[in-house]
Amino acid sequence: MKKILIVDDHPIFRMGMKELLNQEDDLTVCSVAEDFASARKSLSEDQPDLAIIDISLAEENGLDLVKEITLNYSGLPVLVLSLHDESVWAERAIRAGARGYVMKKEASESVISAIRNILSGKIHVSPDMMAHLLDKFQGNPDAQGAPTVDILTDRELEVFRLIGSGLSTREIAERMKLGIKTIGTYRDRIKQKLCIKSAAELTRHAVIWKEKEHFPAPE
Amino acid sequence: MKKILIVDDHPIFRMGMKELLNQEDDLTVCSVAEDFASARKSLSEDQPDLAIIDISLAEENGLDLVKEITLNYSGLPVLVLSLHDESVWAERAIRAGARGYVMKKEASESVISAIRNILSGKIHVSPDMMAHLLDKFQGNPDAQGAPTVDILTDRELEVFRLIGSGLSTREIAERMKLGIKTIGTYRDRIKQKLCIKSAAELTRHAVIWKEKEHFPAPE
DNA sequence: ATTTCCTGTATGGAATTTCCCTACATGGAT
DNA sequence: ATCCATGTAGGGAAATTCCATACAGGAAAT
Repeated sequence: MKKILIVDDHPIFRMGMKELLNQEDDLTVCSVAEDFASARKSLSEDQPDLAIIDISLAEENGLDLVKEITLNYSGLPVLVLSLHDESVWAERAIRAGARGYVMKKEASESVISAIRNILSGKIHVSPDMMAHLLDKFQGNPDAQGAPTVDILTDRELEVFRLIGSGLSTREIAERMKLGIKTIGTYRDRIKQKLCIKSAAELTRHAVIWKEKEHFPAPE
Repeated sequence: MKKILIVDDHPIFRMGMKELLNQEDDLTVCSVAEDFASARKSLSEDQPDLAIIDISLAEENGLDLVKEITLNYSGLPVLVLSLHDESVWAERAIRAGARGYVMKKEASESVISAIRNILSGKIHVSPDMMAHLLDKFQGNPDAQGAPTVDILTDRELEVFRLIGSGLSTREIAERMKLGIKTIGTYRDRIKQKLCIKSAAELTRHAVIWKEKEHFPAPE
């Protein structure tokens, strides 16, 4: 009988999750927490076999909890849940030490199978994300520590930054006194390096990155 | 015994909600749906006394369902649930005909009391929102003249949101089942309303806005 | 009642951009 | 000597942007 800790700040979701897990014969929810404080308490008191953590907690950053757990309770596997799109967070979650990532909107079965995978020692992410991570691994073997951008050359980064501040290709070309075609090439290369497929997404990544630079987030 | 229909695309949340409502003596969940199609089916077959709708459905826009219901099943009250901040969506929900709005992260009791309020004929929103709505109603239509997003129509906002998540015009068209040209028109209008000049900037604004919505301040 | 405005939907067509490929010079690294 | 990363740029087809226009249905105002 595996004991499970749930950390999530949505009461109704917690209820659903508890219900779901208790329906399984070999799983039991030993405790639920809605913040760090009570999560820590359960960790030491109930000694769960697995922690399920929502990384978008109200006041706290769930990733920090993941890091804390993998640091202080190494051996305790963590499954992270999130409302948000895998493409943005899964990678960070895994890097923070989580053993799996599933989006909240996935089917109940996915959650269960993620749990079983993790309990049996595997890492669980969606096939797409798996492919993406492997890709990244292979494309830039040392990129493992580089969230993104470190693999860009100076000029590429410059272009990336300007994209992030909302400039069009033409404006960037003017600003940098280069041909539009050249900026096009940089955009192509950035997309390739960052595994981005469309211009829209490129802009999105650039904007997010730039915002983060300005508001140094708890990383 | 009041019969309730739940429309939500998060399986686990559905489970939690069902559990929550079934714990009440006088409420019963007569059906759950994850999309328009099955919602429509339940509406005609099960004749619920209240519909609880998540407005951020996967492929469809929950507001449309609200509108549809208030049009075709007037008399059937709708409570809308949403992940997102009341200040942006509650007003739209009410205008679409919903009788109440609650955020998913609220306590279970809030949901229950919203339901009871609505079943007894009242409209249920948070006190803050109530004040705001009354204010607006009473004559400051554009009083707080927000520089952003409040001046967008529902559809425009929907497009804006999707732009913010990095989708291209084509992808948005597919998602919303509209022509590419139509999305083009919305983009034009959004740009005009928000005084944005280029596509690149439009994307930037949308991304920033969306990040703010989805990861509220303390991040 | 009627006009006017707003919203949702859509089209046309010219101007740009994107996207994918190729090319080439340089300066390090092997 | 050779290979590869970097900075720069062109071609060309496909897609998007940008601007103008259109029309129906509803709401609001007259």
